[in-house]
Amino acid sequence: MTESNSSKSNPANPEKSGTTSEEVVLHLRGMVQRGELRPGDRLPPERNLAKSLGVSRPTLRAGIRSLAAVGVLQSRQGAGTFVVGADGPPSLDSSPLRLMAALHGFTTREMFEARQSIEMAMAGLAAERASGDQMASMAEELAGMYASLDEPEQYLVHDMRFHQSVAAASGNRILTALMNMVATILLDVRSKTVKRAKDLKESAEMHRQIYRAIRDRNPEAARDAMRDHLVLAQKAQESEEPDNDLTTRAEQNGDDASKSA
Amino acid sequence: MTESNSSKSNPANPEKSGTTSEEVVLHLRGMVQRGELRPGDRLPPERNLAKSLGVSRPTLRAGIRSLAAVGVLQSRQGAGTFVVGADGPPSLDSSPLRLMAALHGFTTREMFEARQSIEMAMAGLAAERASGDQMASMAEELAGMYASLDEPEQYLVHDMRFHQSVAAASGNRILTALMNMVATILLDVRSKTVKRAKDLKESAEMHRQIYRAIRDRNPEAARDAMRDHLVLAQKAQESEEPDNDLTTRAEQNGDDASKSA
DNA sequence: AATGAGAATTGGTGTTACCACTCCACGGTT
DNA sequence: AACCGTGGAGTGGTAACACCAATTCTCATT
Repeated sequence: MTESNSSKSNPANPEKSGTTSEEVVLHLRGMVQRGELRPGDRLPPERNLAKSLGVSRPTLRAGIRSLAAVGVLQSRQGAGTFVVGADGPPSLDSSPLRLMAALHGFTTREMFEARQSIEMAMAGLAAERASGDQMASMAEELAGMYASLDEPEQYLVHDMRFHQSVAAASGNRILTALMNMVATILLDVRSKTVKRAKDLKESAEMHRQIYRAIRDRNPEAARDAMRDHLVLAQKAQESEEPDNDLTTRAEQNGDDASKSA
Repeated sequence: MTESNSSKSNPANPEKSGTTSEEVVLHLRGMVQRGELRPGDRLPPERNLAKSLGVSRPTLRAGIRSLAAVGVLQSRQGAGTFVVGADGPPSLDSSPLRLMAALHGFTTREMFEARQSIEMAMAGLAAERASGDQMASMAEELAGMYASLDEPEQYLVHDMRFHQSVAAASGNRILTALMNMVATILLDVRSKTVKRAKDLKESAEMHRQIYRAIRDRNPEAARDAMRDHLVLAQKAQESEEPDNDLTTRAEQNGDDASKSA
């Protein structure tokens, strides 16, 4: 059933659900889910793969692009197409959520609330499960925050990494991925907010409370501390930028890949 | 190429950042976020749009496909390409999460836990905010559940819609979308689980407790009831299918569009 | 043996052509 | 006059070919 000649009807698959390129997507997804393609692997060249699947190269490329758009594949000109996902913490592309926010007019209030809900849950889980290394990672970032109270940008980095550490300690990579999705969008807004030193001190203190609660294996306290922290962060945010719509927010996101702690 | 001449109508962007098709994606995203394209709108025909953007049709199609893959656009042969998102409840495509689950070997335990965390938060919010209509919607589905105790498939529909109603009552569409993402994946597994009538009765009772807690404006009780419900659901699931990996789970998902209640 | 130039490989884009499907209007029938 | 069938025009879907750009590898030169 390669090409077999008559390019007209597709002999092999008459009842194919959708368009040919969709079929390609399903095929590739199947290869990934079946384990034939492992993270980091390189796909066969487009020309070969197209022939082996019995489709044209543009069609194959359409399928590849669909999977690339959702972050499963990544193509590099001259090098090849690779399966991603091996290296860093699992992370879903935030573009879909961002677009949906624009389409439906989501407010930053909802964003904060979503983030708050997820991070509270993760803080509680982290308090139950965090390993020694994970505790150390959190403490390290906490120290970094205190060490950069006069350097807002640097502080923000440690802030984010602290939350990443908590997420990792929660032991739930799905919640972690979802949190990253939401947090990435909020970051665009927050990065413009130049905090005052006093706020940073206050923020660091709240993070410290979160850490202590987790260290003490107290889920409820961890949840409360995380809630207080995010509520305060939201208030600080809102005071600087009263209107919030997310609809007309221009963004220039480079999908980052911050190393995990 | 358009670089060394044709100053025709290339209003787009000379500052090449990435590949041309990426630029197309950015342009279209910008149009959506800027509000020039509203949900339900039809994009200009590919041939026209390609010309107006100064790119070839395959390149334009690549960009469109990227946005279609993340659920922002939808193309219908013979009809056109449309901006989605108008009709039903906001929902993110679950394919990315599904693929990531396969790549990273996520367990159903994590899935259940993620769902539990999100739904508990939403139950709490719903208890605080649910409107009369939303209460009625929940009650309606609850009645439907009791009415179909001997019809597992029908019961499952009402079950899902009940959770949808709770999500809607939470007033947070982002959490709703995230929950749908996770729930869709779990559904594949759950749909195969044929429950016994006794389980259904028990399940309906738990849903009723959730409803009562929300109706009584008791967030803590709502959260607890939701937690108990999902914990039980998870146990029931695990008892039927002890091994869980999600990695080699074959699925045949048609991205559905269930009408909201 | 190390290094740089060139060839081979591979993805990215443009062009053209044709097919399949959908929508809408026109014309005929009832 | 209302209804239904049929056609055409428009639109996305696929294919084939050619060429460009970036990467990678090979091999000859130093």
